[in-house]
Amino acid sequence: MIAPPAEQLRQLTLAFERFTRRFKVAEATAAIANSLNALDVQALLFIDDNPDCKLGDVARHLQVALTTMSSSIDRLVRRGMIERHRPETNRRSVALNLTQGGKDTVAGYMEGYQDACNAMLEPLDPAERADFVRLTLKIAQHET
Amino acid sequence: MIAPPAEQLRQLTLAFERFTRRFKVAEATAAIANSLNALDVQALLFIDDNPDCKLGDVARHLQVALTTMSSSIDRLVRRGMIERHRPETNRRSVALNLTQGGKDTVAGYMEGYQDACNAMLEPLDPAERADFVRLTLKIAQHET
DNA sequence: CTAGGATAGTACGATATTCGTATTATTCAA
DNA sequence: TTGAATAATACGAATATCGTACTATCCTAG
Repeated sequence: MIAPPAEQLRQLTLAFERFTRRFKVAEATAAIANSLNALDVQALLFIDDNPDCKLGDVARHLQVALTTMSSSIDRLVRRGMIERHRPETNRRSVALNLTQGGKDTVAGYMEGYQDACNAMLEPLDPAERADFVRLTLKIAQHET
Repeated sequence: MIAPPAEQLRQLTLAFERFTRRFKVAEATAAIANSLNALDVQALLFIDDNPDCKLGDVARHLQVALTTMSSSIDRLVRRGMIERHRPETNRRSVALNLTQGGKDTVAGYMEGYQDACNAMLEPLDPAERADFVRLTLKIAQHET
């Protein structure tokens, strides 16, 4: 791969730093509304993306101690947002899935994200929007 | 403004949800390396972006209680990353600025962001990269 | 086929963080 | 010039995070 020009990269970095900061604030607001903390929300979104994942997977992905994740999952179970169950294939682990309530909550977050994305598209004309979405998808689908 | 097609918006939302999750994880990793917590890092980035801002500005932007921000700023001052000073124009408030150490820390984060951005550009060819950066800047510069 | 080690998660207590209330200092305005 | 409004801090209660110790399950070498 040919490295992109340094200036291009610098500008992109600044822009994305702002984007993520905005998304994060939007997320924090929504978290407060649902009286969930930031970690719990991230866990919820990861489980939505990875059904039947194990507790350790979430902990590793979110870079927190296993015990911290265990507490987080406790809270989410207590709030009726996710379900634990022991898979027969490996009864040491717990598989995690969203309940309907959890799905509804995720949908609420996604709506917030959607509003933010909509605002992003605003300054672009229709052709530019199509381009931007196409390139974004190309990046997103290129799994790391 | 004409609303973008629903499907376009949905796809963009999913892609950006993943982006921000990745950035957040990268940030958490860097935060742990500097033994700072998530809030402190966000505060640092905001102050970098808004020199001489007031403590209340940061609290409002990051949607946390004023006392929480006060604690966060305490920690950052103790770690020698920012400086408080009372502006003569309004001696109730405190103006916040990064020290050299704080600037270095921010630069470290930006480097992490830059790596993540670089990885994003990887699946695109040079023409697409130029397009993507151009459109991203157009969005970022359209201040909300 | 079973004993020892490895893996997956939980219980519990220590430390740190967040937040609400009360307080101090400063500014504004009637 | 006094009272209300603004800006931040002090302090204590509630909560979150994390490390250590523990339980349960799985794997594998003898």
